[in-house]
Amino acid sequence: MEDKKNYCYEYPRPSVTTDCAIFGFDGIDLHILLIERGIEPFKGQWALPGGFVEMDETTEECARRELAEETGVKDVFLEQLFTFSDVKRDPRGRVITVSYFALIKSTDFKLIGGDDASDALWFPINEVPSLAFDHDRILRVAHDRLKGKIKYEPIGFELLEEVFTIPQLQRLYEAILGIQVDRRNFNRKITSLDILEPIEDKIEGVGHKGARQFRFDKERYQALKSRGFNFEI
Amino acid sequence: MEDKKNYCYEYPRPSVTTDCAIFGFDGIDLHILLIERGIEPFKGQWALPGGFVEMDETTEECARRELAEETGVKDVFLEQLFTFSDVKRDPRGRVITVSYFALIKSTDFKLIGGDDASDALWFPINEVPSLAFDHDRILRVAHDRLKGKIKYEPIGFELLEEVFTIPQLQRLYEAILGIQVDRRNFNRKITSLDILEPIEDKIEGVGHKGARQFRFDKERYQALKSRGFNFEI
DNA sequence: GTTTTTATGTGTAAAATTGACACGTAAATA
DNA sequence: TATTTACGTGTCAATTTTACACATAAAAAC
Repeated sequence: MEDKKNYCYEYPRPSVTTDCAIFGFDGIDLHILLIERGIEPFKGQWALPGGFVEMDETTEECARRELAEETGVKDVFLEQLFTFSDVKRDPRGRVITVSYFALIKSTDFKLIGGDDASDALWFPINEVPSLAFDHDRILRVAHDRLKGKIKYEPIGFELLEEVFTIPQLQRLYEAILGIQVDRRNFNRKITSLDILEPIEDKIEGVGHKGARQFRFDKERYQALKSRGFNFEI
Repeated sequence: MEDKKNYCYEYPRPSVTTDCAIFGFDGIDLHILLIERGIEPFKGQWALPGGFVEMDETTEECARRELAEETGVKDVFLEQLFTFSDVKRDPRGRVITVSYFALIKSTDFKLIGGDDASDALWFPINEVPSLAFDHDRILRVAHDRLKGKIKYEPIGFELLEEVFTIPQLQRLYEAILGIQVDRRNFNRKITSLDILEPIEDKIEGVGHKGARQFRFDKERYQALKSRGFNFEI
């Protein structure tokens, strides 16, 4: 870069936006948060939430800002996904988008979307309509990344509540990966990671033996991670 | 995005560049290609090659163009790395960079850098000087990605010649990962992937038994990959 | 109050994979 | 012809994974 002769503020340049694939989990299905577009282009179609990057913020700050504006939620798991730069991806002009994917805790899941005031709505990942711009593609990349990532990094907790059970966690894995896993082997694997802190209470009133409850031990995870520990599942 | 009221061509916006971490292998050490800056800022310091994204090209096309301009090489392995957007990463103004990492075949390695006409030079990965801008950070991310990626995707071939031996491949893995691996176990693992096509000829004139030669069977790899085959090493 | 239903937690044996080696082989040189 | 060097194949113990059986607890049915 940088050696360009005609570098100046008048140099024609692309706009930069961020778009965010926001995942949520209702205990059964993996969901994605979509926004119904109120203006052209793609008016009336669903799209990933996003917006223009301001001059005084990083793309991550932009994504967090848009996410907070759209959902009211802060402190979520957020990770950069991919930068899409097709010349014609936006009919209005040259727009490069830095995409992110976010994981929303189950506690917040219920608070977002649904009310008539908001144009945001959760969609089960297998029932997503055709999206505006190239957002179909972005969502596919995001889902693939989530599927890949959950196999070697313990990020599933970010989609559950603070306290959860191992069967709940297993259902989440199955929803994300779209496959069935053996209950007993899953149990052994997940506990062998040694990052689950047991809670005294049990689940009650469910018509059968209640599952034990756990909390994700973030500090222990960080400690093990820095020692090069492997979290494959 | 898109719902911004003040969207127009006069809207103040960041510049977008691409920077490229170009890896090469001389048979012994992993190298990175650096450019000596001829102008301010950071004049005289070394930097990753890169340049501004034009209005009619994607960031990947931009990276390939810069790469061809800088090295003369086309058709290289190129993959998007990460987008860096710190507000102050470039002292001249707001510049967002989409970084890539490239793998150069050993055949081309020898042709690049070195001659006095070029300001490009190969540096062993362990002897890299302090770089301009935030390129130290970009390079670290690129190297980490390469280390991670080579463990579950057969991309090492992209750094060797068309025809290579398993011991050569092993030395590459050791150079990238910075560790020693057992010759016999490596042999077993790499051949079990079933993506090496044996060549009749052997290496000669080396003062000992010559190693068998192979070619990377790209079609077989694609076929196995689409069947969900795993290429962990 | 005993039995049934349902989902949870623990255990175990066979199969597959990995890690740490020994040995035999081929090409050039002494 | 013997020696040196590095390559290729084989083996066995240890570990991990896979596929299950069984015991347990809580609520509901009888």
